[in-house]
Amino acid sequence: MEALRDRPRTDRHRTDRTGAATLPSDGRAHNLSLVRQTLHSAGPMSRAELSRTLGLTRVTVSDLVSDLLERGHVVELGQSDEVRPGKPAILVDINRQGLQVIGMDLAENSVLRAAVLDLDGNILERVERTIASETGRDVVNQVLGLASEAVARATATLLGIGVGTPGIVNADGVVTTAPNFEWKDVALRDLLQENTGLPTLVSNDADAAVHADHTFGGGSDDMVLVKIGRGVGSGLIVGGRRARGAHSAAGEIGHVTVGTDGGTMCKCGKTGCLETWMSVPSLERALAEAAASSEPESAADVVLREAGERLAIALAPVVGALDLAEVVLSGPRELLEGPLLDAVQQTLLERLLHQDPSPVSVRLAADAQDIVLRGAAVMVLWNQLGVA
Amino acid sequence: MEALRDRPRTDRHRTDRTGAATLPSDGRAHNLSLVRQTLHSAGPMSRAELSRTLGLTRVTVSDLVSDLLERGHVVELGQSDEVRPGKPAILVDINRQGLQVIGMDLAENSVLRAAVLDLDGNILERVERTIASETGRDVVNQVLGLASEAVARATATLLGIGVGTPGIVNADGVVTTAPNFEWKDVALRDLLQENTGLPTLVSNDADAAVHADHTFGGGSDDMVLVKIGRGVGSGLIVGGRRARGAHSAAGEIGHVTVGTDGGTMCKCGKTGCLETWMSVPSLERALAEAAASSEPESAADVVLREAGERLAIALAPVVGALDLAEVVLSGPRELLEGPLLDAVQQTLLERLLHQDPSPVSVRLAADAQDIVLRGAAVMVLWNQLGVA
DNA sequence: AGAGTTAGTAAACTCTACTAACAATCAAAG
DNA sequence: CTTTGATTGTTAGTAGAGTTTACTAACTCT
Repeated sequence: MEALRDRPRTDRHRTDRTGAATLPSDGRAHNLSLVRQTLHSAGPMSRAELSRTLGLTRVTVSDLVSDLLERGHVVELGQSDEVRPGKPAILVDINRQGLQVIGMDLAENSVLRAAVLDLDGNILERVERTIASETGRDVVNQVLGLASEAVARATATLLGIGVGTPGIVNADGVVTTAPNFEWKDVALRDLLQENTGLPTLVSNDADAAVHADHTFGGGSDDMVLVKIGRGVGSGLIVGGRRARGAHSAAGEIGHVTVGTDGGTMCKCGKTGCLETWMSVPSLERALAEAAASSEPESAADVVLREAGERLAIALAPVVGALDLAEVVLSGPRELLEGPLLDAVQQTLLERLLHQDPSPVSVRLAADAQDIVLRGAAVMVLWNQLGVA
Repeated sequence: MEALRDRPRTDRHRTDRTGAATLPSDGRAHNLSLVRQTLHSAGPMSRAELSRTLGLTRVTVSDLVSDLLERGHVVELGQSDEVRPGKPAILVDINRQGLQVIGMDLAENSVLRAAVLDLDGNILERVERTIASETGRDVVNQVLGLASEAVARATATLLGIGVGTPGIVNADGVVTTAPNFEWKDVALRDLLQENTGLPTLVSNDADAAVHADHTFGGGSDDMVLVKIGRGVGSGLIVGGRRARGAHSAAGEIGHVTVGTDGGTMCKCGKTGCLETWMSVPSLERALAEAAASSEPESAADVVLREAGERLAIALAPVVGALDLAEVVLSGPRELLEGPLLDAVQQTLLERLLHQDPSPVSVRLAADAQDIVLRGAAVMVLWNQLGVA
């Protein structure tokens, strides 16, 4: 009788639904996610404990768990060795050994990266492809090949593929524009899905990164992550959900004008864009100039502090308007740590209504190299398991 | 048998729930809301039409509608006079005649306002109280009295009370700080609820306003409304939901520093706050000075343009980061319309990555006088009927 | 008048979660 | 060492929600 439960729903005339009416099975799916989520974040526990945590009866939880056992999402770990009266509990946990995820990071300079990750976001295997000056369809082919390679490296059931890519990505996983690759309306999600047969999710790289930090890092439900690389991008979590934007372009802050006192010319045609102050190439150029000056050390310090100030000037209205609790920077640690980070923090406080304790904390992202890979994995976990 | 359905749920041991498990009845409640919502926005239709719109079967919709008929939320309007084959349809509509809402606006200068509104946001009755220099508990008592007066004016079943107040309001309807009234942690929602016996919702005035504009105005799911009055506040809709912020202080942009070139001293102690440029008192002061100059007309123009520019400088990073589709200004039309609005629009485009067509539209809110009253009503409709 | 179409309802079935009751298994008290 | 109490997990039966199937009612068109 349990076996009947997995059969696909009768899709009927239910194709042209506009409103999202709730069926009993939707509630069931939600409760299954809650079980997975609880186990994923709180670790192994008994059915009875799950029942108390979720507010569902033991009977219902038992049924949910047996369903998840069949699907391979959770496993029994044997009796708890806790000593107390009563029948000993059987611990169940999310199937940490038997499930894996592919994460991909297409936003690095001249290299496409992929990895096999476990459910806790640990990287188990890495695969890479260097790309020289390929663009367009050539890059797509490299991505598809790399994905297949990564899939072959998995040692357990794969839940799906997550991708963080430069450019603007719509809700259907279509990369509408990615100047670096000269992509225009590339249906990356569908291509990967057809190629690998696995559920796939595609987001902007900074959006993936903020998912990673939101899940494994601080975990505030109102935060921004600014990713500093070739350009400057960001991902925002507002009220616990990622902001997508009206045109799927939320987080695109690289070409917002900062301040009211000019600045250098940007390749986009405007002056004073955030990217002209903050991108890695811009910073390195400015630091090289500073190194040639009479007082190289203090000159470098000024460069970094000014960059931090500029970022804070752009962020202050965002932090204020959204009442964000955290500002996280992700990028080359040697550039961001120290004067730049300090300047961001200080300038941000100066420009916001002063309060004690400070309503916003500023820090670096842990593990910046792999943050996109892990964020991409989080996207899959969230989508497939409702976990994170 | 239908009568049994309304009995309260068996609350059981379900008090210490942490996770929000879904019960079948939650799904039912959601579907009931969908019916109300569809009727509210699309107008009268038959059960069969509802069925097609929602993707539920006619049988289920019939059951939902009969439930709503019993509760008085919808009414039958008689046969549709459409001519076509088949049994004539019986139109049902949300009970526009038999349901009303109280809206309150505490953010006006020296006057507390309340109104009885219908489900379409039309104002049916108004009540006001002028306040001189009352603060603290005195104002609370005035509010409670005013609410009772408004309740007495209602001519149909009241769904609840919505309030837009200055200050910061947390999710429990507690006004944590409201300097104008010298309020600190005033549990306004609970006080009103106890006093009137009606479900009550309290939000910041700008947040209420953005609800009104989101529902009755443009309706973009990614927008900001800036309310210019004694101070400057804002409300944001991100992905269709109102941004609350980590400390319930989202939208508080009055004291964000704007630009990098100083500005006048603000009462908060900083220089260059948005309020020093944009609030009604600041603008009127600057316009008075302009009037005394040699070329009064062009001087006034400069004042207004500069204010608009400053607002756009502060908004540009927010619009860019959130990819907002609409910026709406609400306040005295004679100040905002013309040069100020034009300057906001122009400066915003200059400071964002140029695109065609422009991704963001800038406009004035319709009906600025009553926008908080209507927004407060929307909050109740949303909360009680799931409508808007 | 007959055929075809559409609206609304009734009965029976499925799925979900609930209550009630029970067997298994342990610790602690007597 | 037995009894008592506590706790876990399962079985059996029930109520709610939505579905399928089948029906009646009421209209247009030929």
